[in-house]
Amino acid sequence: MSNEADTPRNFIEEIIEDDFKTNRHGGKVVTRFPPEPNGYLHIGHAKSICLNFGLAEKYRGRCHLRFDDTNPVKEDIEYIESIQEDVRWLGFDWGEHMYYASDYFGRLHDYAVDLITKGKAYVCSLGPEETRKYRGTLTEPGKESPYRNRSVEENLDLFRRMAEGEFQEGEHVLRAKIDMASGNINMRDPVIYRILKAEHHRTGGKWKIYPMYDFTHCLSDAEEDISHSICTLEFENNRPLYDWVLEACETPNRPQQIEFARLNLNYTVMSKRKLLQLVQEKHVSGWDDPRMPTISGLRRRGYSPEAIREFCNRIGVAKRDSVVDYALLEHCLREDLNRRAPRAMAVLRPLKLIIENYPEGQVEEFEAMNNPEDPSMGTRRVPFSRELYIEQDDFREDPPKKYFRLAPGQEVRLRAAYLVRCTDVVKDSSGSVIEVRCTYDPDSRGGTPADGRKVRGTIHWVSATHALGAEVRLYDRLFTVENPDGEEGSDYRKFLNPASLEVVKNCYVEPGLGNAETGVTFQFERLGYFCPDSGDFTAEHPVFNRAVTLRDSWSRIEKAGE
RNA sequence: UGAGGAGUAGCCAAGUGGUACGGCAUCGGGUUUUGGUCCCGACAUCCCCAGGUUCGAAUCCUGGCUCCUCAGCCA
Repeated sequence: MSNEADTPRNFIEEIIEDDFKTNRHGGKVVTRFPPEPNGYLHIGHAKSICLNFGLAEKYRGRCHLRFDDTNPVKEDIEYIESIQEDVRWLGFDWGEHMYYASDYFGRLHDYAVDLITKGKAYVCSLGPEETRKYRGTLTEPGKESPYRNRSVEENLDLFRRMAEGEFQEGEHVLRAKIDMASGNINMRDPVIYRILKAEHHRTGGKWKIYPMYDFTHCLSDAEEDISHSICTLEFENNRPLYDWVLEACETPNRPQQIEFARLNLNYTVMSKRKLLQLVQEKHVSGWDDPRMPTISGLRRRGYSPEAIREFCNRIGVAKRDSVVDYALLEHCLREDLNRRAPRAMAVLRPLKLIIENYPEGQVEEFEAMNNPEDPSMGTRRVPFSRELYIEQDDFREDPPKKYFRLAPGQEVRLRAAYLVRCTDVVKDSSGSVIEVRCTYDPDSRGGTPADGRKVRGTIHWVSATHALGAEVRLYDRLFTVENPDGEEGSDYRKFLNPASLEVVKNCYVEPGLGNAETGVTFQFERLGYFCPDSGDFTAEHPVFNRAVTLRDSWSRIEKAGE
């Protein structure tokens, strides 16, 4: 348990604590997580969720969940549901504080009318093309719209008729009257309302005009009495507009926008557009495909909320653009699961092993630890018999140096069972080994030889007659390069990893795994962490997904030896 | 060529004028009935560069350089 006083504060916490000193927001912290319901949440959102809810928790404030639903043509109820599920699954609770920007459409409309009345907004009748031309460029100032100086009465009348649906989309917009010569393009009379004759998933056909983000977000924050409105770096340029709107509308409180660097992870893509494209073009099975960096994908993959939260804590919060190594995410998963995952034995690529001196038909049960890291998790009984399956990788007819597993004449421990020595092999017509013959040491019950001799290798196994057949899906990174959308002019889909999914059908798992529950991730000893697939697992046809492998130093040694 | 940001190890990230925390990755070694875990050790004479101030600079000043964001009636 680390002491809060000695852990370094990130820059946002410093701002908050400074605000406490000056009583800037009445000593309160109210944050919000404001997704647009136009896609599934991903690990980048998890960073924001952990930040916002975490701050509220740390400073005893509250955090709202708010759907930023101002663009009905892109949004959908499906996303609203998945977002709530994902936030909850991550372990956060917004209590009573769930809101929709669309709840404020009425208030927003009033504010717009107020701005018009004050001469701070006007109806502009330039088309989209014209508007763009008048806006100027990054280096040249814009030109004022010919409609900029319409009278308050005319603006009021036009805006009312826009709202009543009298005009077509694109005919008019409402613009804030700021400064067409500003170096910040956002300040060049930004559009704050546009005509959209779309059915809204919450307000139905009531509105023919919808407010834009820059007008909506700050005012929604003010409505909810948000103190610190935390968003990502690309909104830095929007902050002057955020402040301008609040000032112009004379809201009673002034939330402050703070920007931080969004999460980037190597070997994946994070933009909603690209994730949607992967789904629509069937490069993956859906938003919750275990290879997706979505929360639902990670969940189906076998990730725990704890691991994701720990990851978010470790990556830090700063303003520097950064790309976090995928290995850190995997590390956080292994760390959590090592502590908590029940162990089990599973053989992915079976090789039959027959114990010649073990009585035919005899069955013993061995006590195996459910988790050596946590004895309180108890033990389970695993059946053992004369015919077993072991991993093909755990036998070499011609073993390299320092190979501690099975080979002709070599002895290994069968985990939690007996010591066996290989006496012979059986090959098929093509010369591959299809069966390994062994003898066992009856005085090594449980794996400890009576004479105390040392045996370096321990391998996992299942009893051939008792094991359950299973399908196992081995997942690897979705892309073959660190930065799939890095190269200019080249399509990220070119770097899709063709080996990101390997389905292994003829696996055997210990019998107890037949009634595994979804949501629990197991450690298959010596292999990795696996969870029952939430979509396809049944007791009759068990399907497991590999979340992550165990660290494997042997593969390194072997590689180095080549 | 405008405006706004950012540069500390392979990747994150502390550091706020007193001599570079921590994590991941990597590389050694030990323990081990998982080649897992765990434990021990190594890993920036240097903080984008160049000047300057100072007894002392990653921190202050000046001048450069590089990278990111913005020209949706998206968010």
